[in-house]
Amino acid sequence: MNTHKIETPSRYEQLLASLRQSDYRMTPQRMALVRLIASSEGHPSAAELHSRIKRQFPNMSLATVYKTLDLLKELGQVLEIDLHGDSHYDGNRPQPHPHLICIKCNKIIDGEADFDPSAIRKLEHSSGYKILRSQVSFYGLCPDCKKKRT
Amino acid sequence: MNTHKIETPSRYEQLLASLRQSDYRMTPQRMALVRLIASSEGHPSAAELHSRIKRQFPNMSLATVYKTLDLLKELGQVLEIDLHGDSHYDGNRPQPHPHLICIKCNKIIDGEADFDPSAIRKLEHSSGYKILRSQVSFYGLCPDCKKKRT
DNA sequence: CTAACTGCAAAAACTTTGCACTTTT
DNA sequence: AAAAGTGCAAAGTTTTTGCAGTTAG
Repeated sequence: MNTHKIETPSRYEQLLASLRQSDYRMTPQRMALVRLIASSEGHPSAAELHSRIKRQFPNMSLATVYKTLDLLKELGQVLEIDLHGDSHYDGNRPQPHPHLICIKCNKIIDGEADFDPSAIRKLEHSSGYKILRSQVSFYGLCPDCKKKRT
Repeated sequence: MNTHKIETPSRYEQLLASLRQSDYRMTPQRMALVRLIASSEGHPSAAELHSRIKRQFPNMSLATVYKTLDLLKELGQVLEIDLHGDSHYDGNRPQPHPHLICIKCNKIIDGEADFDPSAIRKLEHSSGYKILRSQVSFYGLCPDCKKKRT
């Protein structure tokens, strides 16, 4: 499904470059968090990122995680999946794309197709809005929960 | 602001019918809330609905609003627009459709086009999920804030 | 009559904020 | 040295939950 050999480091570099370009400072905590985000497979929450990063920085606070996440959201590098105030983050595919969320077990997966950019431009046109970010979420039952529940 | 003569009985009736069909009870509070939802133009929050409904039922609690809203969401009659745990509701167009949300002034408007149902079926197929609800949100600047802010 | 619903109040959970201290640039 | 970032703790919000009393069917 993925090309493994040459790709992974590039995402980390992309994120760093994006931060640098906006003159944000590169602290060790920030770099570690960016590395973690770039290498995370699923859709971790701030708390999950925080607990993983504490292996390296035992004193790093949740607030700092949120602050860096905010920057990356602002820069369009991280998508936020907002579940009733329990947010999860996708730092690997900044292009708008759908997420599928299980309402039973909360599993989140990426939808296959990217969202059509021309549809977004069309929406901008008809509404007059300048669209900066998107969240496309579908809620339902994942294959496992579908089986178990009927 | 409202059409008074012929009203909008149809949406109200639809919502009532949906509740009845699932054997939920028709309390005066519930009926009033349903009427309010059916006649609301924008995308009110639970708190907004609550404060409006208190004109008729001064003792009605927010909890009750949430409970009825939950039923209607479950029945697929009301779409929830989740903004960092500050939810707004759309009870007039239960078909999946996009919302445009201003990150400056929080204005929410409906996107023109409904979401393509075949795209949803395709997603169900490729993911194995059973999709029950959706939230398609685009964040950005509304025309007014775009002007003011550049 | 009984199961469902209501209102109240407390609990929960995530995120944000203020501030003093530290670090990057 | 100045501006930005960090960590801690407290505050802020919305939503949920438990329960006793009330009501629809």
